Amino acid sequence: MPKKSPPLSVEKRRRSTGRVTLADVALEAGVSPITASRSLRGDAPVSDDVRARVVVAAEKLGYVPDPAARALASARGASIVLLVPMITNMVFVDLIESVHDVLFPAGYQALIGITHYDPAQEEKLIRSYLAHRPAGFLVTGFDRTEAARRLLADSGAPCIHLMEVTNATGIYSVGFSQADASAAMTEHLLLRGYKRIAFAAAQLDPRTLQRAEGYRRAMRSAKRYDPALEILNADQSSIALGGELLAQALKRKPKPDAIFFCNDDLAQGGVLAARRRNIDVPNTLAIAGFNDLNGSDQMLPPLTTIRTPRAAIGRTAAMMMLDLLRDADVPTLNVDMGYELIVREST
Amino acid sequence: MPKKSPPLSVEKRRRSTGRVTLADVALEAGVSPITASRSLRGDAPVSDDVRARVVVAAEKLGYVPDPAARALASARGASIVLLVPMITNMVFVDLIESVHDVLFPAGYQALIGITHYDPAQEEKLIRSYLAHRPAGFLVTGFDRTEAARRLLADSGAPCIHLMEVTNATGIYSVGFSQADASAAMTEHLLLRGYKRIAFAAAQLDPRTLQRAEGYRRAMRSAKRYDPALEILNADQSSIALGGELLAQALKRKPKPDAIFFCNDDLAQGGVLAARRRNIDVPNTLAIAGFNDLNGSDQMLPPLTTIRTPRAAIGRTAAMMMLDLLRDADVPTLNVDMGYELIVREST
DNA sequence: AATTTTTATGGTAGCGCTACCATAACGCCA
DNA sequence: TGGCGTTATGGTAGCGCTACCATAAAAATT
Repeated sequence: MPKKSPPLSVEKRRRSTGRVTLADVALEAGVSPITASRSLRGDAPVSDDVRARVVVAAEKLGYVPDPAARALASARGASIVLLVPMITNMVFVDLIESVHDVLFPAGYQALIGITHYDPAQEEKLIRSYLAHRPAGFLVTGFDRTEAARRLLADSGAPCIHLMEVTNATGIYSVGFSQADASAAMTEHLLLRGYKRIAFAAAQLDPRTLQRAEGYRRAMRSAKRYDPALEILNADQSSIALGGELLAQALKRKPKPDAIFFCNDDLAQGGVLAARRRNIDVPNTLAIAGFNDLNGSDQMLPPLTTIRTPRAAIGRTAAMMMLDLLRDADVPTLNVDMGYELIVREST
Repeated sequence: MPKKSPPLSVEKRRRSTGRVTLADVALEAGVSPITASRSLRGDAPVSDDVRARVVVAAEKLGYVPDPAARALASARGASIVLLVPMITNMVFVDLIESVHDVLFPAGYQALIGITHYDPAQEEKLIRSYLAHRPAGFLVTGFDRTEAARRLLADSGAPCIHLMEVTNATGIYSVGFSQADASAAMTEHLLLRGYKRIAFAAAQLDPRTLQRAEGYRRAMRSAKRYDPALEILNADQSSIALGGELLAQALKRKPKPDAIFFCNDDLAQGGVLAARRRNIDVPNTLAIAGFNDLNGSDQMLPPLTTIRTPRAAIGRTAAMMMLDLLRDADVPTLNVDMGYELIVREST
């Protein structure tokens, strides 16, 4: 007769977390855990009645899959990294929101990284996010370090570039031509009869520089390009800075009769400053912006601007990412979402 | 003599991911994996030279811990859930950024959930985020379902409430008194000699209603409260709506000589609309806002408002969360970050 | 009817890490 | 000197899930 019962009690389960696991669901449905896993993921041949039984069991027990376990076992998680330059710029907030609104209902968690317009910082972020085994990457623009590019390529996770377009092959991108949009605005001003059109920009990130390029292209082909009319400032863009750039522009020679600001923050500051100085907009001076931010239609006068499809870009890119992940055919590598010239009273 | 060698080749490693693991680091340092784990986490007794050896080995091999494996093994991940009502409101963007800036360098990933001001949605989000085994929760305000409250409590993860303060015990919160701030602005207007001060609000979320309460309190104690001067609108707040609310306010009887908008979006729309109608601000009509958003100082005239410490709230709460997680003593349960009355020309 | 191919299911063994327990080595005090 | 706590390290066994392989049954082919 044994002196002692075995040290393990009947219900051992050393570190029970109380969580409903896939094994519980499988038991309830009378199948093996693997079959349950396949039934719930739907990526393998499972008979319809088994799948239904598993789904019912999962529902009944309130089963919620564990993302950590899933990521560990499959070497690919349910998170998608979204790298943006900053979030104090509403353009990127709109982007984040639209991406989130598509990915979250599909079961993916957007991990937001902020690069502060610094390629080195972006590279560090990519390195650290790779440890999370993300399913994919959504990155802003094409300007990054060679190492970052290689990290992304080697990760095996799909990567979509946002906000700009390229005609490079084998690259996924969703955006619009910043240069074309900027040229279109410049042409609008030329068509309205303005002759000395200044271009005022801050931040000087890649997209801002592309806009400058579009402005130059349009001005040159109208034979009106004059480098003296470019006001480029590396500081961070803000409404207050718009007023300062307006003051600087008005001191230039020749004195501009129109100012095209590279974004609406600056342009809003510009119209407010003009008003403060009793400058007649648009008769003495036209003012144009870029992005059509909230409030631009309420300015005095309402602001002529370029409406950029940032929400549509986010949505489209997120849906493309989902297609890539369930590896459906994704034929369109580069999607140009266009832009829209919004003419209001400021020009 | 065995006819066949065993089926497993020397280097089996069925599903090698190529990743540098803790075991690799341990081997390099000549210790066991557990000791390596302890050395890198620093939460257990390890001799200094062993710890140093492990750190060097980790550095040399470029070891990056796997968050998924860590979460799975420890039933507590390195992510912190941050639930905000929306991100198209700059107040919450500032909050997100400041939280992120503290948590990310400390090795925590902020998971951002958007509740759309809907407690039911928030409850769903909490349920789904619990599957991620977050280390903690940062939530906005106190208004939530009973089930959500229980889920948070049962999770065992610390929870800090943002933006408001309470004197309930055993609850962590970092914020300020919305009602007091609102009352202070109302008193400022009364002191300036305005008598028929309207309160114009949109969205009508809990914090907006607290501001309304603060307004009422101040108006009542000055014996000037008149329900006819409250303009409450459930639509989403925007600059354009501010103009509409101004128009509505001016039709009320008695006709207000000041309008206190519950936030700066509306107030900015208000001053712009007043300007458009050639109303003299502040002589015919004073306008005040709340939050001190970007651009309010550039309005015509610059806007009197309440500067809310949202960045400081995010920072403080995030640091408090880090303290709670390394379970240092966190004596201050409710932190009032205060507010600041910014008087400009609009009042 | 015998064979191959396809389809549905299960068994096993990890993914990389840490909780728990055990153990050895080192004091400390009586 | 022996018992007892304390400190540093290691062994083992999972956390919950899925990749890989095997196998049985069904269908298609010869």
